Amino acid sequence: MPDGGRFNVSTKYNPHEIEIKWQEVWERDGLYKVTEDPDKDKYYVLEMFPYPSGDIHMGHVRNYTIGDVVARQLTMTGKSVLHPMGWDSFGLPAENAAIKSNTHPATWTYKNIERQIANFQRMGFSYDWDRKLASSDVEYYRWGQWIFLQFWERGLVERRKSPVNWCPDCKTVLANEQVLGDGVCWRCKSVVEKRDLEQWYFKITEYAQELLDDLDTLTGWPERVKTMQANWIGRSEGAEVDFTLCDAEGEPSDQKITVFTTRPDTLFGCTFFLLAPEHSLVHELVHGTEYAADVAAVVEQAKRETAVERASGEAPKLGAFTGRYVINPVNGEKVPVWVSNYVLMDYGTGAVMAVPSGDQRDFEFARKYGLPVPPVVVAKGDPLATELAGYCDCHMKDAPWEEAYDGPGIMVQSGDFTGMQGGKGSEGMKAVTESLLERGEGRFSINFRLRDWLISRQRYWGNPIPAIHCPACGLVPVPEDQLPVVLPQDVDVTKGETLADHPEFYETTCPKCGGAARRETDTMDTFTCSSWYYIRYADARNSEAIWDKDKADYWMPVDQYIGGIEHAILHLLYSRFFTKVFRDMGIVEFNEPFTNLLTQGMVKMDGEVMSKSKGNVVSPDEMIEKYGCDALRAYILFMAPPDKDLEWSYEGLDGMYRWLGRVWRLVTSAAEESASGCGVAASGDAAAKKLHREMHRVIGKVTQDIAAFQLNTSIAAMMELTNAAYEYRNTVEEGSRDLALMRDVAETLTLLLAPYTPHMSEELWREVLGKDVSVHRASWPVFDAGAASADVVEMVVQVNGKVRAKMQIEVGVAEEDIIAAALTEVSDWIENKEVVKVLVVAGRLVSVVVK
RNA sequence: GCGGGCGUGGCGGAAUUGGUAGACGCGCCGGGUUUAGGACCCGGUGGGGCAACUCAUGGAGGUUCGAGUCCUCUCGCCCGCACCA
Repeated sequence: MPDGGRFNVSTKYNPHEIEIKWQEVWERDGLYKVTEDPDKDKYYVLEMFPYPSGDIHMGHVRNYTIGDVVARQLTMTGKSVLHPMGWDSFGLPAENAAIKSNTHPATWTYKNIERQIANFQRMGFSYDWDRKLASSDVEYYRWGQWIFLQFWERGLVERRKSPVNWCPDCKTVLANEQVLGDGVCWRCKSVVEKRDLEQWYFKITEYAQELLDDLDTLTGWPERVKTMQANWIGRSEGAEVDFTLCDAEGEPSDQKITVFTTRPDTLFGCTFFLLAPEHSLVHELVHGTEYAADVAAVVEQAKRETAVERASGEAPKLGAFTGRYVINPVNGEKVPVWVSNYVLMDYGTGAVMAVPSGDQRDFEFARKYGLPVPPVVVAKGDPLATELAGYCDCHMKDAPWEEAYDGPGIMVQSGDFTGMQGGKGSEGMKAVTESLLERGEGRFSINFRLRDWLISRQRYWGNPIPAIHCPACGLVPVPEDQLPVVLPQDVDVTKGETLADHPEFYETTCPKCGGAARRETDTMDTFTCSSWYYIRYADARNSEAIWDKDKADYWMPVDQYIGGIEHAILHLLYSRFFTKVFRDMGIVEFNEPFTNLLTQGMVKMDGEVMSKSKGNVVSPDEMIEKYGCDALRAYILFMAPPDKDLEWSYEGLDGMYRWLGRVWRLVTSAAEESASGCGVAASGDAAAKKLHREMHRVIGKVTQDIAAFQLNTSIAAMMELTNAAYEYRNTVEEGSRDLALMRDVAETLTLLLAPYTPHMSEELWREVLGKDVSVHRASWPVFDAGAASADVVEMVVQVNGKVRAKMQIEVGVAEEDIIAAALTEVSDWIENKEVVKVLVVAGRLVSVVVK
């Protein structure tokens, strides 16, 4: 007898056999194919598509299992569910791997994709494979080129020279978003350098305001992600102020330098003026003067500072006077122009009006170089507020302060504005800006930290930019009818070749004038490929258009998106930008691509993310071999809530397998007993009622938990139902068991488990319970609140907050009777004491307060 | 420095609006079944105490009949951002 115990089990739970069997059947039956069904509500579940880096790891298992459970459960509730899968298959690792293994990136990539498809199929994920896509397929990337041309037509593409991030290791430029906080490359973690290069940009800044504003509409997104995006966009309100260059005598020139400030109300406190070392005017201002050497030293020093030092704010503030001055437009004062390393070229205009009394950085600089610090905005309680009251001119040149004051306060020594309220967003700020506006020397302005998206990459394995450089016509887009620009296969990356080493690729003729011209040899950032794939799934095989609008309208937006927090800014911001442009192009009807976002936690080992380099990778294969994918799926969900990081441990997987075995035996024996009819239906007794109630409670709990992504507790609830069913069997004698109820419980458990353990459920449903149609086409059990509610509840009695007794109370008993019963229960505790108050919390407790 | 999150048994983790702290699982202990082991079934399992009880959610206060949950302070860990004018 293979199985002992009290059950007559004819077959043992044999996951491997049944999993493979059903995977083949589902594949043959096309179980997961979906089409637009106008009679059903649609639901689009999407997990971020993977990079084809080889075999799947536990992070993939977790991510895709979460999505699979949601997709399957929603299908059972009658929705038309889109659940596709594809690959983000362009990118640098393929080139690196190709160099290492002396193959071609395409060979490596497509071999890995095949491997991952097999992995995913073995995990039993319910993807509609007919919609499979890979971003390196020409059928896909041609539409990426089409998008580029559309963006160009709309003025959203620009090629320009500016200081850019260069990764020396990846040998390519990077977008700002791809440089991490400490100034390193997001992919290889090497320190990024600045280079002055001509590159292609997508003008995402045109949508900065909307990308910020619409964060408020994303009620289904984690606050954390929205905050990160808002910080990244970094909107500040303020003013542009024009300063006129003048000579040492204060004689104005016709040259102006504009600054951006959030505090125009402090203009009267501006005692010096700063240019970034990279500012284009620096050289011109000092060339041939006695100041040139000192300024050049600062410029050189700034260049030597690494991105890390400069970003950390730890580099000491250095400055040099240029010998030149500007005129402060509010009071005509002559202000010295300095160059300093703490002014950033890529924020605002690269020039700053320095107000040392109101800005800590300026304050430190002024103290270091002996520049005056006149107070202009003084806090209410500060003694200077009374001391300087009424002084419109500069009476005090140097505030006796240890640090700058940047809070709200009263304006002093500020001409006509003296006495007004100063501070961020204050009346003084508005008044000063309005007065500048009248004189044409300033204007209200909003500045964003967000920069345009640098999309060109000097690498081979990417989507070619469809542009042509013509000596006569300049930059010319590749005409739409000449798409796709096919990425040639005969480039040898093992020799370090790129498209720029491939004359057969770049030698071409100008589409405009027909003359000899050079094709662009940069490829696009892979994030351009991932910014629209989720819409392409709606119509993945379309060769006539990027997608059919009716199909996109039906499926989009994505109802539930699932992926890692590492894309909080990168992919998620870029995709929102693409979506808004598509909407303006009229090819989609929605504003935001992802209605609900779940950022699933990482799977770690010894406190660290699993990675090949750390050698702490756990492979799903051997666990599938031993326990089957159903046990693995259920286990990884049971270990922790989906959004929390998870420390991998094998302890417990055994227990999960054991539970599935318990369910297996329970369902099997219930099916056999109800079929053979042995035993008398004795419905209505207390034990049966209790089990029936528990079944309905669990239906409710599991349904609710899935909707809230509390998949760990939903599994716990199903375990409770299993335990309740076993308890019923163990306490009620054979012969008086309610076999119809047992069968009902067995079917319910099988249905509830179907999203989690699709193969075991299918085997039980069809082979054991004898159903004709797949469990995955069955209806999700309906929660009946009435059936779940008990007729007797346990209530506790507290005396002064401490539990002193428990009692069984029938539902519907009047409150005064409950109180009377409670007082009897705790009579020992309230003897000789005065009962001050009695509170009843319905169905839960009675609280007695005594003195 | 700023912003956000988290601290609950030996472990992973549960706890509607404040309402029986520790669900569920692992591990451990005991019992049954078994030639034995495994598997399976049943029971126990936060600390202290023979017990009635009592102490327990990082720490200290507070609000409340009642606090893991709310408030104040504090310690520790993690994650973002960081010279943004």
